[in-house]
Amino acid sequence: MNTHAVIKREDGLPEGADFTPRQREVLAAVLDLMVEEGDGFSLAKVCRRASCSKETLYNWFGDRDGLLTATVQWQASKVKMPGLDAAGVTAVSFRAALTDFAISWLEVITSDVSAALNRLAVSHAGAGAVSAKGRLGEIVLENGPLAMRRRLKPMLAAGEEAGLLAFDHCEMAIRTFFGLVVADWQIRKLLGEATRPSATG
Amino acid sequence: MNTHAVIKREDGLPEGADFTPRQREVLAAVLDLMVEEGDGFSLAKVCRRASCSKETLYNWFGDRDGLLTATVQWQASKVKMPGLDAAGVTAVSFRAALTDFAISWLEVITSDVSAALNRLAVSHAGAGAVSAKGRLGEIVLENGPLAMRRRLKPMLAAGEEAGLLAFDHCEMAIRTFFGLVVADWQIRKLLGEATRPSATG
DNA sequence: TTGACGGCGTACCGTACGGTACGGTACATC
DNA sequence: GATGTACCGTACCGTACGGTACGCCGTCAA
Repeated sequence: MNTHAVIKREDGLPEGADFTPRQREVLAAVLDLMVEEGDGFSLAKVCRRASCSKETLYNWFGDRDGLLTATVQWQASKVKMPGLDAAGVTAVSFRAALTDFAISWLEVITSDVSAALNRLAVSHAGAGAVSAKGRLGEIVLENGPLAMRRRLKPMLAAGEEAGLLAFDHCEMAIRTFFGLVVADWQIRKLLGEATRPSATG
Repeated sequence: MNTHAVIKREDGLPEGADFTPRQREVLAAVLDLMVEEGDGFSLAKVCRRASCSKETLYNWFGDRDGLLTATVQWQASKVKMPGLDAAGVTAVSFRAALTDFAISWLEVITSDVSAALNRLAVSHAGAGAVSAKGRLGEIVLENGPLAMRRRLKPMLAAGEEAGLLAFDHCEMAIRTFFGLVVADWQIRKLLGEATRPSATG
């Protein structure tokens, strides 16, 4: 049995996906509640929605934070970014790959679940400097901007190698790409604005 | 007397700056606590730090949310963005004005107080769809991205009029500017990353 | 059949915190 | 000097929620 499955993992952050189906049901309930009412939902509600007992929750995830962490890890492990590894790089295919990537990313980033997760992580990142809560921010950071970097870097490199792109520092190019794509959509979404991007440029 | 000074204001959002010095002391304490431990600080702590009584707090601000709202409004009213109204627009002065603006903005956005405020607003924006908490998100939104738009718009217009800039839609230009300047700095700061921008490009 | 076990439901406990009440003090106004 | 006002400090109350304990039931293996 994987009691405290998440808590034990002290090494690399992600891939916390080894949950039983029943556990995943519970995590799904948590995710729903998180979307509906942000942080501040009670364990009682989780139990009612998932038809499980508090004791089970406690056995599986340790405590509230453990449950939150597990949920975030689980959701993070689900988000498989479009793995467009630019193989045959022509000018047109490269452009297409980049725009596809941008659109997918923007859709994910402005979704309700993403917003809920980011809200959670953000609020916990500000609670007590060295607190253990920071984990959540770390995880989301790892599976958000940093994951994007990992996906994007080889694409940009391929583009440069094919003479379609020129930049001094890859990091700067990535940041520019991020800025042009995401702009202020994400922060506005997080702050509660309803509008979402439509006609991209 | 301005009891419930903030609560009564049902009209336009900002300019909630009519606080007595003593009240400002209290709000400053709240702000400090907000930076130190995010949301979740107790009224008791506020009282201890500001040497005031809970009853006074209640008389002045109505309830906890009122106190939070007042704090956010007060801080927002303090942030006077660099009002660089581009008067004599040469290519070099225009560029300088833009970069100055960008740097100031970036500094504000990645400061600890800004982060704390944004964290607060973000987490409250996700609590209950139509809840009254959304006010905080609204206020920060109004004094963050939207304030930037209002400042930036005339600058860009002046640049266009002087033939230094070309764009189809001003909104798009603003968004692009925001993206290039802020990139992912803000979200990473909110998620708890320590690094701050240095050599801007 | 019986026993162990995993898990559900419910009841319970301790605590933390928002909100209230009240006595005491300084100061202003008459 | 008496009266009112504004505020501090502290004690208090009610509630909500995290965490715990326990009884009950289904499943499965011996």
